[in-house]
Amino acid sequence: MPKARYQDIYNTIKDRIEEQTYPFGQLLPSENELKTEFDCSRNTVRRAIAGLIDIGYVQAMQGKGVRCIFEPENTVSFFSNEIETFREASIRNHLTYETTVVHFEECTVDKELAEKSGFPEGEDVYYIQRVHVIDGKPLIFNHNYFLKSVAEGLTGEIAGVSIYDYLENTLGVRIINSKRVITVEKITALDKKYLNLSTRDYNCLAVITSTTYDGDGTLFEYTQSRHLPSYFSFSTNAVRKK
Amino acid sequence: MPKARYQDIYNTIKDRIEEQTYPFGQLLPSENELKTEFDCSRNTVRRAIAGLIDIGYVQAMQGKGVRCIFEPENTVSFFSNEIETFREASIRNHLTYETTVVHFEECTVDKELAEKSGFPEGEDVYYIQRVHVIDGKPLIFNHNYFLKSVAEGLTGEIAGVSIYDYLENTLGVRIINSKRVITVEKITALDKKYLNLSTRDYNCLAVITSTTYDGDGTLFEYTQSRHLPSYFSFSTNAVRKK
DNA sequence: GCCGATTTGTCCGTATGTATC
DNA sequence: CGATACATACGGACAAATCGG
Repeated sequence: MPKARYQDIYNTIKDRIEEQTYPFGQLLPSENELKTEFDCSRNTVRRAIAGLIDIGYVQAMQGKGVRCIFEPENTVSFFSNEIETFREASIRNHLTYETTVVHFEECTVDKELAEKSGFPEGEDVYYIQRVHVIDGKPLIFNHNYFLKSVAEGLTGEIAGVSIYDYLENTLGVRIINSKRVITVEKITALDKKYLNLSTRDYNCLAVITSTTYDGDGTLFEYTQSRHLPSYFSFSTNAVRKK
Repeated sequence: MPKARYQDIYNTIKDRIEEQTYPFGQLLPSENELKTEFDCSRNTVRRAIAGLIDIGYVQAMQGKGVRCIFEPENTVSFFSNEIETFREASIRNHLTYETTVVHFEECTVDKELAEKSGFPEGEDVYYIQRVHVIDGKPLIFNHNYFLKSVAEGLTGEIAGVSIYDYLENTLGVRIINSKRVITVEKITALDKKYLNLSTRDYNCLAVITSTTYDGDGTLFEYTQSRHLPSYFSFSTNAVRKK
């Protein structure tokens, strides 16, 4: 729900790029032209463009202009710089999706979990295991831990739909940022069970471990998202610092 | 080489965070205090902080302050949002490193390479295979393709030191941005040969495929960087859009 | 090669809004 | 309610790179 002006402009230009109104390789209108079109200051246009640079949609070239380097993808891209729910990502990629909760438990943070997650020892958490099924194929196996004091009232049913919807829209939790680390790990028995893996196939998975903070600065989520390699891809854009 | 004021401030604060002058969990001085300390406008401070948010070092909480969420890592982190050379990353992680060029060739872009890289068919490129050795262990196997018209004069010797140094400091190429896709792929015979892999171990690698553009907007590099899973980790920070 | 117009990059000061305490 | 702190936005100024005449 963009409220800020620059977010609206960002989204408008982003849509135009995706629809190829601004085609690959060509220059966008100059900042001055965009500023006239959107009737705002040049700074506001620049903020919108900065966002598009972050996601690798355009590149800015001093003295020349801003060039579109977005190409419509044929592969499934699941993550970018934004925090996106599984549902949002599936919709963006035009895929059917389904989530199955295979485990739901309330438990207390022990030393081991505290160590790897950063949760304080002794806190109560919800521990959920979910399988995400895309186009009929089980592709992702998730271990989710949510701090009970923040995610109060979470149930297996809610987890089957969308936990973030519940947190944001029902509980009013404001999600700020999520630190993510991507690694490759050996397959476990649980992975084998829920992702239908044969032994002759890949013996490891792409794992995204994320720790997420709310508006109070409280770490309230620790998640391990284990992805089948053949369908995993993670895109980022890097910029050379001057 | 930061020339911009906000980059200096960014680096100064970044150093303080890494040295834990601003410790994990605590608030940084307010923007107004920092603006006084660095004797600049609040906007400039904000740009520096925005950069620290991007790399997941801090989180900004409206009405409260900016909180440090950086924890010194024990694992080797190789990439963030910045374009970094292998040498720069090794130094940042306090590791000994070495690069071996195992193949160097000049060739022409055929249909297949054009397809996957985005290079125009028929262009001349340098094709290099390199092994990166860290702390005595061969961890990364790279396939690099550089457009000859941009990287003119590249040799195997240069590739053994630093290609980016040559491009930036000798040829004056200005590197802008690099689109990266992370996937997990099966091991090939070449991987096995150069990374000393036993068959009972991982049967796949973490692969970073990057396409890099220069200041003219020319795609001049296509690289596949194949990483041993046990030493691979890629960190990013995601922000929830409003 | 120079000059001026265009375009992006950096920076400042100020004003107002919103959230926290 | 007021003080503090971050968020958004505007307008102006100058620098640096590019391009065409």
